Amino acid sequence: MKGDIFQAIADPTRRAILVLIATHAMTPNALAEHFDTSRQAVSKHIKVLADCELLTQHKVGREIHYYFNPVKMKEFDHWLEQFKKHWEDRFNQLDQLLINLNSDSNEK
Amino acid sequence: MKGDIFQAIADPTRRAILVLIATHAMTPNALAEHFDTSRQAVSKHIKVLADCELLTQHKVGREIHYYFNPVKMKEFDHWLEQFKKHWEDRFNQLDQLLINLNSDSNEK
DNA sequence: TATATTTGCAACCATAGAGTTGCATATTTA
DNA sequence: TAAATATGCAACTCTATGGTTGCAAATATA
Repeated sequence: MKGDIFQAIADPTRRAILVLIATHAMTPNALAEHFDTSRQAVSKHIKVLADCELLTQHKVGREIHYYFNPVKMKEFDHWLEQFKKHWEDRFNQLDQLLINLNSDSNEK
Repeated sequence: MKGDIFQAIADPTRRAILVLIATHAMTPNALAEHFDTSRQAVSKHIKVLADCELLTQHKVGREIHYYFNPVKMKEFDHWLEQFKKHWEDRFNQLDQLLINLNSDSNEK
């Protein structure tokens, strides 16, 4: 499942990395200081995020600056859209009402 | 990481289950017919989804109907919001422009 | 009541993945 | 040029997880 954005987001450390980098671009070393794991572990997380294009890189001398790539994150939003009608429109309240009525008359 | 909604969504089979159940409530048996894995495997996926409250259950005789719970899915949308400004507002275009200018003058 | 159906739980196995350490490469600095 | 710094890659370990099979419990049906 290499390159799968859902898999990439699943890890809490990677989510924290995304939040940090979205705030402003950073190098792996600077990033690693925010966590209590090794630099290599953080680098592996960065690689996962870069593989699915959630990060873009930009080399400056011996440093590599990683940037947040919003384009890929939009895929998430797109996937979520198919569920949004379930909590946004008025039919949802009706559905929930019917479910609750059923539950009340048929408790486990 | 039991009960972690991000972890739950990470598996492609579980995402498919969510889409099916969001369309209409189903029993584990009916659900398992849509996949080429065993019923027990599907049941374990259901358990993961139910543990983090993405599904609610409703017993009817010996059958259990599983329903999609939109409330929990909203947590996702909430998490995404912190990134939305990166692709929604006009500053994003400016950021990208600056990144691209840097990249052009400093290729790897 | 005896049998079939639906489901959950437990034990087991194989693989993926997150962490570590060690090392090689590229670049900056003394 | 030699040393220090920033980074990536490879090998290894340990645990989490997705899959399987077998079985028990609850409910429906003959």
